[in-house]
Formats: sequence, structure tokens, C-alpha cells
Amino acid sequence: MYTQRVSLEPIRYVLYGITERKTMANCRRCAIHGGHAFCVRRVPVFAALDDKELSHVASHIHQRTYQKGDILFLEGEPLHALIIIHTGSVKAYKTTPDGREQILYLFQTGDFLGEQNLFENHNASYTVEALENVITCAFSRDSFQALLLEHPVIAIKTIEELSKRIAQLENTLKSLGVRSVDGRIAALLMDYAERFGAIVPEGVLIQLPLSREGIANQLGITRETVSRKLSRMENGGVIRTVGSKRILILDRQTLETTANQMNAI
Amino acid sequence: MYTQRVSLEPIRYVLYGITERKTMANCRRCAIHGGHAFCVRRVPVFAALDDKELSHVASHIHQRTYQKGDILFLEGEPLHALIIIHTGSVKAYKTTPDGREQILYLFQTGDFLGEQNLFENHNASYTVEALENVITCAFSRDSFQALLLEHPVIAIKTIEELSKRIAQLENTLKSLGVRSVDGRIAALLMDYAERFGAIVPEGVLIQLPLSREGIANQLGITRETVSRKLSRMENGGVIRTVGSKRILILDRQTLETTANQMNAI
DNA sequence: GAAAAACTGTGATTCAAGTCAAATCATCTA
DNA sequence: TAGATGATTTGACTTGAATCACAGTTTTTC
Repeated sequence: MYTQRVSLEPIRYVLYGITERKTMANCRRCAIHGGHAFCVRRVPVFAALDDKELSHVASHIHQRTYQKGDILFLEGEPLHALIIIHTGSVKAYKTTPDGREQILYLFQTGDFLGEQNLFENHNASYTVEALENVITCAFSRDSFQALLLEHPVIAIKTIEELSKRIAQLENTLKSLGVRSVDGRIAALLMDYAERFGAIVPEGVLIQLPLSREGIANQLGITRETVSRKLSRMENGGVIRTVGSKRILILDRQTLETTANQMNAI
Repeated sequence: MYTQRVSLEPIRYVLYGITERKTMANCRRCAIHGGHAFCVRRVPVFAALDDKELSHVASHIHQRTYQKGDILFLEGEPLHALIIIHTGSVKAYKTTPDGREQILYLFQTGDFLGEQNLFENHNASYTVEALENVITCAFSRDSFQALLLEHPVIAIKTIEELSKRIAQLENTLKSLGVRSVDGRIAALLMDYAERFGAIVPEGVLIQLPLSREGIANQLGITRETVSRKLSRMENGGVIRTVGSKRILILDRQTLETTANQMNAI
């Protein structure tokens, strides 16, 4: 059985080494005790700060918890804080005029969001919904601005993070612009494997963050098509579904090829 | 005849007022005389600097000219400068494994690019090609970094600009994720109208920056489909093509509706 | 200004993904 | 654990964009 290896924590442990996870453990503990220093340090943007500065930052943080399915904020709402995902994961999406949702990002522990609202009076450009129980740390706009002016290093880090996000969006855009749905699904599975996968003897086991419908909303296709394509991949021996919430990648090579050739069968 | 009203300069004049254009004229003049102060000021990021700082910035700039069709840089190449479009326009695209190009951005006079390469040693994430004769001002990575540390205000401006670009990408993503091709074309025309359109008595006249094939590559569809959809819109009285490089929007209302309902005919 | 080259439009056909409908499977709850 | 509920899979059919082919048009080049 795979079930014992499958919770999110050991998965990232396996793939990325333990440093992140260790910090996470501390962070969780520190949160229970009311402090935020470690929580803040987990955010790349604040990595350059020393302990004193960190605790100053931490003192401006407000924590909130959400249940699975709760909306953190709605597209169009004013938002005056930088939000850090302390525990859990969320999806960020825009609703199209015909009612579908286009998922733009999946954010996990340590990611931050709301950066575009920190300077001008922009409203949220997407809706954010908890995929599981979530704890967030919110950092007010004013505090963040003051911090930036004091510590240009943080500004530079922020620019780097935004640049990364841009690069990621550009890639998603390229892959949506490409016709083949097979290619998109393969690329999505590769991405999930990195972010939600655990190495097991047979291959990489992915703990899916979204339902079939969620995947469809991320790829701009229908849930039926997702089902059919996955079935086909399973028949072809490329993947094996484990229940409906897990997928085991058996043939990484073929998946990669499919993702790259874009015009696959 | 529309031809007299159609060059890019008066177009933006009509829609956005003359301040930008005036600066542009100065900038062009200043470039001829070897200075760059005005050129630099046109870039929002540097707007907060005073004259002395501006001329310091300008002293680090290298100018280059390109012919229509020239490649400014290729996806994957190392790039160590921030590039400002001084005159002209360019397209930025990624090449998909099957040889198609997915256009990500059209940059015009005053836009900057290459920001993601300013900190880490990232390579260019897209290829940039001149759509007409282009003059660029390049600003070396080292100078820019030094400037950021000295002037946190510039860092903040940069973050704002990047946030805007992210918002734009997110919108493009949403529209590609949506199925209807009619919707995408309508949305593209609305976007072009704002950026490349002039108000004329009959409606808005767009000077197309790209060929049918270019439009197709921006929308992730084929050039034949673009042709057919435009023909249909013309038959429906929504637009009128003026030669093959211009489109006159007659019925903005219908266009808007089509762009929004996403499931149009 | 004529020839060449590149771009554009249109028809016929194909095919992949969408839609609608129903059956099966998984999971949650009492 | 059984039943209820919701999610997933599968099938049949439809639709709309891609592909292929070619004619017409515009733009470039010499």
C-alpha cells in the first residue's frame, strides 16, 4: 500500500530535502506559541533579514484560519495586505463571464499572494479559495511599504519573486496556446509530480491537489476530457490511478515526450 | 481616405492626449544629440528621479538600432541588461516544440523588457523580434542593481510595473483558457483598439501591429480561422477591413458583448 | 513598374474536444 | 456498515476549429 507514504509532508521531504520541512515544523510550533518569526522566515522575500528585524516584521502579522472551501478573498475586493500561506494550500482563479473558473495558481505553504495590491489601490485580481484547512499570516500594506523603503534588499527579493511568477505565467500561457490537450495534461502531471509527488519504488506518486474538474479548470478543458485522457494514459501504461485522488507515474519518459512534442496522439 | 490619420503617432495622440507624445519628440531629439535624459524619464520606473539622477542613469545607457525582422535576443540567451524600447515596437514570443510561436507581449515605445534577468543569472525566457525599425536603450544589470539599492523608490516602481505585467498575463491566460475563439478575437480587437486605435468619425480605426498569422500566434489559433472570423464580423457589420493592415471597428457594443460572453456564435 | 515573394481568403474535409446522458465508483455520514 | 451523496468514467453524438489545397491579393525587390 502507498497510503503510508502519501501525506504531503513526507512527499516534499523526499524530493527537496529536509531543510524546508524542518523550518516548517518549527513554524508550526511557533505559531502555536503565538510567535511568527519562523513563519516569516519561510517566505523567501524576508530571508535576508536578521532575527531582530524578523521579529519586528512578525509583530505586525495577523493570523487567520480557514476551512476547506472557504473564500479568502473575492476577485474585485479591495485588499490591503500581503498574505502568506502558513499551512495548507489554496487555489487562485478568475471567473469567466460564462461562469467557468480559470485557475491561475495553486499556492502552498510558504507562498505569498496579494503582492499586486501593495502599492496602488488595486483590487484583488482573482478569487482565492482554501483547498484544505488553511492558516494564513497577513501583513498590512503599510508595514510592508515601510519595510521596503528601509530594506532595499527586500525590494530586490520581491522583484525576484515576481519575476519568477511572471516566468511561470509565461510558460502556462505558452502551454495553453498550444493546441494539443495531451501535451497540456502531460505537462500538468510533470508539474504536479515536482510539487506534490513522492518517489516510490514504481515511480512518482502524485497526491492530486484538485479534482478532475479542478484540473480541467486549470487547463481550460472539460472534466470529461480529463477523464478520457487519463484513462488512455493508464491503458498505455504511462500512469496508474490510485483511487481518484492519487496518480502514480510509471513512465516518466513518455510523459515528458508527450509534454514536449505537444501534438501527441 | 484614412491614410493621413493613421500613423502611430497621431493615433496615440488622439486617444491619450499629447503629453506622452511631446516627451517622445524631445526624446528623439535628445537621442540625436547624444543625451538620454528624456528617454529614461519616459520609463515609468525612473519617473521619480530628479534631473541629476536621471542624467546619471542616462550616462550608463547604450543605444542600438534594429531593422524590421531583426532579432533583439533569443529565448535562452544570457541577457545582462534592462532594455527600453526607445522607438518602434517589438513582439516577444516563445517557440513551442512543434515550431509554432506563441506571442506573449507586444512592446511599444517606452516599455521595458528583460527585467527577469536583472538579478539572478536567468536567461531570456522569450525571443524578441523587431516589428518595424527599432531603437533601444540598454541599461546594464550592474548599474540597475546599484541604482535600486540607492533608490528604494525605483524598486517600488519596478514592483508596481511587474505587478501590472502579471495582471495583464493573468488576463491573457483567462482568455486563452476560455473556449470560444470568437471571444478571444473580440477581446484582442478591443485591446488593439486601445493600444493601436484612432478615433475616426465612423468608429475606431486600428493600425494592426501584426499580420493575420501574427494574430493567430497571439491567440493560439490558425491564420485561416482568423481570416474566417474577421470575414464573418465584417459581414455582420461589426468591423470593416481597410486594406489588410487596418481594421475599422463599427459596432463596439457588439464586439464588447462578444468578448464578454465568451460563447458567441 | 514588372516580376517575385509573401500574405490573405475560401472551400472541402477531417478530427479532436465539447455536450448530453447514464452508469459506476468513491467518500462521507448516520 | 449501509445508504446517500457527490465525483468520475464511459458512451453516443455534435460541433467547431484544424488541415489541406488553391486562388486571389498585397507588398517587396530589383
